[in-house]
Amino acid sequence: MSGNPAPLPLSESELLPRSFYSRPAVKVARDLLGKIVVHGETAGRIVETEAYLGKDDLAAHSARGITPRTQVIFGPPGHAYVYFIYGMYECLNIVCEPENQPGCVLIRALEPVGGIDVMRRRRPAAKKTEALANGPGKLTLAMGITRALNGADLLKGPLRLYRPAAEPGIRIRTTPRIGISQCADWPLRFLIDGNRFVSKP
DNA sequence: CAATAGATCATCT
DNA sequence: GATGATCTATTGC
Repeated sequence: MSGNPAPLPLSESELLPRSFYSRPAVKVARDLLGKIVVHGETAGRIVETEAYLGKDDLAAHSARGITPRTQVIFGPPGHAYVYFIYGMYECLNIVCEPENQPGCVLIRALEPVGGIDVMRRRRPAAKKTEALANGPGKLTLAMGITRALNGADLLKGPLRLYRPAAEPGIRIRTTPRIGISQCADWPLRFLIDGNRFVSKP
């Protein structure tokens, strides 16, 4: 019974409640900035997110309805959607919106705050701490997040999200999303302005 | 610095 | 059979 040691001063922190996730994806994406992701020995502060919406958002995996892959996006909020991309990488999303309504948030970059030595071992290509988790594929490698966590409940499972005890004031910048061709100009990417750990400034 | 090729496979047409 | 919510190494200015 020692599966998930909390590496942080998380004692004062709160686990994000289901109601946090049961809201529009755009709001959740903005509000996730500054929150803490914990998995195993590693922890990271979310510094960059992207919102993926319901049926009008053709860039979203859920745009063409429920498939084996996309069913968790239509499920209850507060679960992980982890998918495999480019034959090589995995990306972590947070399912939001009420059940049966599609919508999720892609976590694009983390500021490492715990288990940094473990992250370095998993990411030998990263020469600087800034590069450990400054991209959707990099952060899943650094934190050991795989498709095995697809559908995991963020309130009960091995992967959890916390509101830190003290949230410093941040300035949020909004830009178009990265790496998509459809709806490419929609302003649905959010990042902490001036943070060194975002994927692209 | 910027641009680009190559890796590599689940998913959906 | 083509595509993709990416990353790294390499090449070229």
